[in-house]
Amino acid sequence: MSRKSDTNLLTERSLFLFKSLVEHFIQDGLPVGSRTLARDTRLDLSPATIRNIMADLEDLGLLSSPHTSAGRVPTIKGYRLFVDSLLRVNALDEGEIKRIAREMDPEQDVKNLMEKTSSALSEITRLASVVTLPRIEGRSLQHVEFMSLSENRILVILVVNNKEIQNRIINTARVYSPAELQQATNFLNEKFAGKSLDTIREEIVEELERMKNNVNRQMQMAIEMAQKAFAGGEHREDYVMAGHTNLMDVAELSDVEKLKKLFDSFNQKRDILHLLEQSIHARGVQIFIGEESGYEVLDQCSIVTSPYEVDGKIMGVLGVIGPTRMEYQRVIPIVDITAKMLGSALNSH
Amino acid sequence: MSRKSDTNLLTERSLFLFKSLVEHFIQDGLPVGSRTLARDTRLDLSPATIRNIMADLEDLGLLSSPHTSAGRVPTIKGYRLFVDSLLRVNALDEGEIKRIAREMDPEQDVKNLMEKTSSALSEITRLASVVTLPRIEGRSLQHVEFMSLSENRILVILVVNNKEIQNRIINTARVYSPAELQQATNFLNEKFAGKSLDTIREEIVEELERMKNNVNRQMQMAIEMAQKAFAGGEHREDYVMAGHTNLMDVAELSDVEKLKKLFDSFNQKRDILHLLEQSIHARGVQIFIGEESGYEVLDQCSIVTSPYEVDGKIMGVLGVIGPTRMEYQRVIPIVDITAKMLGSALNSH
DNA sequence: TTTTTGCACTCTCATATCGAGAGTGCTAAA
DNA sequence: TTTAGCACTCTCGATATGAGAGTGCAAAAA
Repeated sequence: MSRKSDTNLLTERSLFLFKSLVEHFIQDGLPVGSRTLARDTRLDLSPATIRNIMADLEDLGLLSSPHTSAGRVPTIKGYRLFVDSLLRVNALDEGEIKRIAREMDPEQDVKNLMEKTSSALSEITRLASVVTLPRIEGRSLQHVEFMSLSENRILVILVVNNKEIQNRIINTARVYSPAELQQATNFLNEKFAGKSLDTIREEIVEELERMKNNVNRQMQMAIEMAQKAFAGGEHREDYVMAGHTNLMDVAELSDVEKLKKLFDSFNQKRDILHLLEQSIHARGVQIFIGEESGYEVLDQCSIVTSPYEVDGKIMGVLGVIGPTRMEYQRVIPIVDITAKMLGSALNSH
Repeated sequence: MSRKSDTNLLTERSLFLFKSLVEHFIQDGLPVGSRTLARDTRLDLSPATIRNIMADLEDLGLLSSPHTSAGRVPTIKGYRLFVDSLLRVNALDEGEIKRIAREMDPEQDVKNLMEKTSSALSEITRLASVVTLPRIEGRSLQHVEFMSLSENRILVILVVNNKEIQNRIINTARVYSPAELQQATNFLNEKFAGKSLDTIREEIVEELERMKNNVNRQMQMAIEMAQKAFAGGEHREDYVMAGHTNLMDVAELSDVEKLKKLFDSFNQKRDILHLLEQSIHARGVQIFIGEESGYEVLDQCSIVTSPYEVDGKIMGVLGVIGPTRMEYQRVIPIVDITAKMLGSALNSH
């Protein structure tokens, strides 16, 4: 190692070789040997030389061999180097962009938009995809409406940011007349329309306080209803997924046990959600490779995420989940553009 | 065969033996041999005798052996006989009923109710479950409301049967004032509330016809909007599923290829939907065993379904999907009761 | 006539053996 | 510094082998 290493290990040549090896491995998933590399590389070197270089790369922790007499595969650290410094991202296929754009009809309702986006993303990448629903916090109320369903059940309709419609049903202690509901509707719209839900909740608390001395029955009633209508619950953090089954094709996960664990964690959502949260504050594409994610089930997987934003505010995250040996150069730009397009689809109107 | 068969094949004893064999096989999935059966049966017979009987049952097409020297397994025909005539259904576990009841809070919105039901069903049976959304046809409109979202986009809120809320967004050629919307809302509620959606659509067509000569602008406008609001689209037939991953534990499906095909067909929904439709007109629990379903992917699977109804009208179907060797005696009553409970949950209010 | 015993036969499954092939690391030569 | 040569290691597929389970059939027993 010593002297030799210092002059040799990080040469352009060895990096080039490393890159070729990773690309090879990504393509067909088989450990790559010196012969293969010697043959398919414009460098005119004998397998023996390449073996030397590969040994050096292994010392650096970038490669490892599954067993003595197999070729080499990239380690997590190797992938990291690859995606951070070596990767040249593909130009995007026009057709694919069009394809995504087509699904993103901004006329549809938000949940639907997310589902369409997710399934487009998974079909194009041929991997599993995930899209978190946009955070409702910080979004502004456009309109609220009460509608009587039966004796003491009232339907509340919240229109948020022009696009998203939420229905909630609240139970009331007494029966309200249509006129009363109408009054409450008018009052609350006048008072709260245009404000963010956060603000509204705060103001409701203040009003409740002030109310103690107030005698206006109408207002009192309206605020009480508002309290129920806007109460906690909220769109709890959630996401939609698509294309699970794409993962069943990848050889690394061909073990049913492993797959089941993975799918189960998708259903439970907790771990995945936590992971996505980490990337919500990063700007641009972020990549978790294998164990880096910190979740055992994702051992053999990489996750490529990007937050999507509206008016410069991050509203959520989307991404794809696939084997560590996914085609990063293809997937990364797709995730990137999809996030941007989703942001602007949410933005229009 | 001849004479011997006639007197021997369908004796009580052979049926008892057959039943024991099926139960054994359902329990541990291994072909059942004569020794095992001789040991575990109160009949005091030697393995040889049992072999004779099994040979007869095989001639009848009720059993088959995977290979010369394995025990016997039930054929499709065998399962059919078993579930139709031999099965003694388990008494229901109180806890399980309570469990289902707990999930079925009739306060929640319909989609939610279906999802809860489905996941309860899959967790209790430890199989995959499916619940179709209730058909909207034949249900009656309680209330309709228009709300302006932006220049020429209007949110339509339909409350159907007190429980289900539908949001739709329609695009209009020109801008409508809030007053106009209010008028339309009032007009349509007066005219249509309480009628079934089918009827409403019919009446809209009639009105459009009559309209040609009519000069009342208000009405004309309202009807035009109604046309868009109630147009086709509809809740297209759809279902929710839960517990896919339970199927990954069953040995018969341990092949990833097969599983993928199965899951894909769940996602495409077409085949499954078609299958469920067949059972929507049956009353009570229905069972499709293996190939009987007519779909190749369901080769190794059985489906136990039951329609659920409100006021004697069938609204949808629910069921579970599992291996042919599922515990029918446990699953059947669960599916049955769940369907009934779902019906009454939909009914309340 | 029905049941059982005895036995030869078949098939699977787990295990061991073997050789080919791929790939390595090291040493010595170019 | 690179290459050639070579011994070595490990996997993988093919083949053999034997134990175990279970069968079917014929003849004896009930």
